[in-house]
Amino acid sequence: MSLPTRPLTSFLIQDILSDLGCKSKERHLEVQPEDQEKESSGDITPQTETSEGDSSKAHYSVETHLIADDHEVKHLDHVVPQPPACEEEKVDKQPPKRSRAAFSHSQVIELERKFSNQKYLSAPERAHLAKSLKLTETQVKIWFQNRRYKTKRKQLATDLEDLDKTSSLPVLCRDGELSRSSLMSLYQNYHYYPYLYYLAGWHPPLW
DNA sequence: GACGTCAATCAGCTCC
DNA sequence: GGAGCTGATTGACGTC
Repeated sequence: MSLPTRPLTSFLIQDILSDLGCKSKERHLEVQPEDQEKESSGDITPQTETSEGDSSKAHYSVETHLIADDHEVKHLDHVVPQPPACEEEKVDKQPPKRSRAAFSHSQVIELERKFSNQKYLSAPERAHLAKSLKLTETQVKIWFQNRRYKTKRKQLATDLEDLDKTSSLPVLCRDGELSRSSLMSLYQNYHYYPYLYYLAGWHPPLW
């Protein structure tokens, strides 16, 4: 697949954990065997893991470098040294720093392409896409979630602009209710397809 | 209870 | 330094 060329991007993702130390024993991330395998093979290690049998705040104590070009994403992971026990108290006082993965251009392109086809993914589709993009299912899920919300906000903003331009038109009916045509317009602009309906082959009767 | 959604918000990063 | 973008988090709610 030929993708638009883009300057090589390199970014650093660090999970700086404040609760390294004694308190971390209870839940701090151990790199799973399969993850170790991924690391050793240069595969992608998720910065956060939320869905695969884990709570929503798991962090990996690895430092991840992502070097993305048009066709592939390379990860250079290495284990961040754990702080000495004497520093645990200092670290423990600070709030945990949030990590933010930067998806590669090719990953975003593929996500956008998928999103343009369907706004909601079934679990198998999500798993397949995540695997093909070397992301976690949670990352794919969150991306689609954010993408839908972003689309909706933009659409609403656009609708408001249009409303301003055509403010002379009678959008509201008597008693302040939206006209049928206005409701239809809003409805068609907001493609809310609950995935369960999608899975069941259900489609809105309006289109 | 697990898992999904939306909505709002936080926070890291880039660009100006 | 502020604005904008965007990945991650949180909370409420719905479904099974």
